[in-house]
Amino acid sequence: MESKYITIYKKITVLIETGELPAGDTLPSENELANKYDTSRETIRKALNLLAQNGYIQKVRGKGSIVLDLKKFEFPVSGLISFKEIAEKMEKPTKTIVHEVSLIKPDHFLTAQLNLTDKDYAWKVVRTREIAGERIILDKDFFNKNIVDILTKEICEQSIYDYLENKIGLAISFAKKEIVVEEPTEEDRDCLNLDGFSNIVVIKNFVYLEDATLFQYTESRHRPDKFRFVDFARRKK
Amino acid sequence: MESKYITIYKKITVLIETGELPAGDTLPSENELANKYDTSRETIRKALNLLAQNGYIQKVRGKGSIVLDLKKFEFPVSGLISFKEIAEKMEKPTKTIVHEVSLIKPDHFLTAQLNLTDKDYAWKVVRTREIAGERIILDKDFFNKNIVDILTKEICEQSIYDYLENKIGLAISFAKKEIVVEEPTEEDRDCLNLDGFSNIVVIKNFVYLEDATLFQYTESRHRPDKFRFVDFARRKK
DNA sequence: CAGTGGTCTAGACCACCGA
DNA sequence: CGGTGGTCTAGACCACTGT
Repeated sequence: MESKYITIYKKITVLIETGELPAGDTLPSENELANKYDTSRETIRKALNLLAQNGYIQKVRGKGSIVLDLKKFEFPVSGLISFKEIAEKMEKPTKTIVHEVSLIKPDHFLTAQLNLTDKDYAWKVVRTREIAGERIILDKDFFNKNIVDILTKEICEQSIYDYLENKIGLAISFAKKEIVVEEPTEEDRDCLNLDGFSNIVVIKNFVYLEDATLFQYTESRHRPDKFRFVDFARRKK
Repeated sequence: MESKYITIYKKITVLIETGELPAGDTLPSENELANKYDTSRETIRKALNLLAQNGYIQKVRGKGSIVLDLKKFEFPVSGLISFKEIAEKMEKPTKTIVHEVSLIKPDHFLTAQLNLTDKDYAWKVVRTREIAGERIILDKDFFNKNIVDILTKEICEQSIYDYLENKIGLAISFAKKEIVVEEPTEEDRDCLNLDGFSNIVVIKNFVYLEDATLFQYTESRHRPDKFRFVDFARRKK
């Protein structure tokens, strides 16, 4: 059973996305909404806070909650960028090529990143992503073998996340992302259509489970002209 | 008067940052904390949610709230990157050079970005940022003249934000940030020490006031080898 | 002034975890 | 089973906005 405030949040996002609540309008007041959805004001406030966090509305003390202009935020607000999301936005034919799925003895860098000991093993997965016939992204994933026991080429061709969350039941909780620009390696040149680009955008991703253990480190290496990242941040008070 | 849950949030961040609450430990339960700080559980929960949002703790249902390892998050969690923050992290001598402060009739691109009419004016500010003797960043700021009336070279040499927030009293609320990689323009080559780099990292920043009006558009153009961006995202449910 | 959102309370029931 | 965090309620007072 979904919580009440999530349900209300979703209902209002639909109203905003369909334009039933146009940008610039103010929402009904919290008391009115509490009446309308037959709930308490605190519950409405949880829903509105979610809307504000995700860029749907802007709350103003003494005035009300203003609906924001969604067209200005074409890309997902903060959050993870996955290959799938990019592909769906671009509406272009896409392909995933799996180059390597192997168990490795992690090197020094990796033991440090994944908090491993020198007795542990790690899965290494190398894939390229093709959009409209061009190999644009090189993904290198490393998983802690203690947490992900089995991994096959077939799984890597589909969504690994789907496998981990729905088949194995891992509870993925949060990710820290780091974006840097590097010079391409030999591997980048081999695997990607670099077309003379002399830089590569690297997204380093550290993924944590609900109990705050780190289980995955991923490098997603993008051709710079096909890369775009959008973040949406409220100012610290 | 600061709200109670903010005060409690700050107190606990201090405990975590000083190591009094070491990483891996669980916090006292919400009921215990409510007792200790002489408040209600919902108020404690607001403080804990803030801690979780900012990466201090991880809440686990049925167990408790685990203190996270702050060392893994050296950079500010999401949020704005300012030149000052970078400089302070690097502990290197820095300098800001103001090249231009002028009132302009905005072109088509800018009227669209700032939601202006063709009768409005905009401030244009061009600055370069020098770290350890190298000109690394080219900042181009555009302000809506209707909102920011007066701007001088002296102000731009200091912190513009300090001027806007504390002297003019503008209530800055949130920013949308977009990161793309472009080829350098003539201006980039003139103003920055590009040292043969053939790409430039552009952070486009759209800054909004509390009433959700857009008042500033900024392009921050970085030399790729000196650029770094960190984001911290909870997974969508 | 009345109406708005921001904070706070005391108590309730639930789902989940570990012993 | 008791303890944890997650949700929800009904009511209260406050600071701020507009008229």
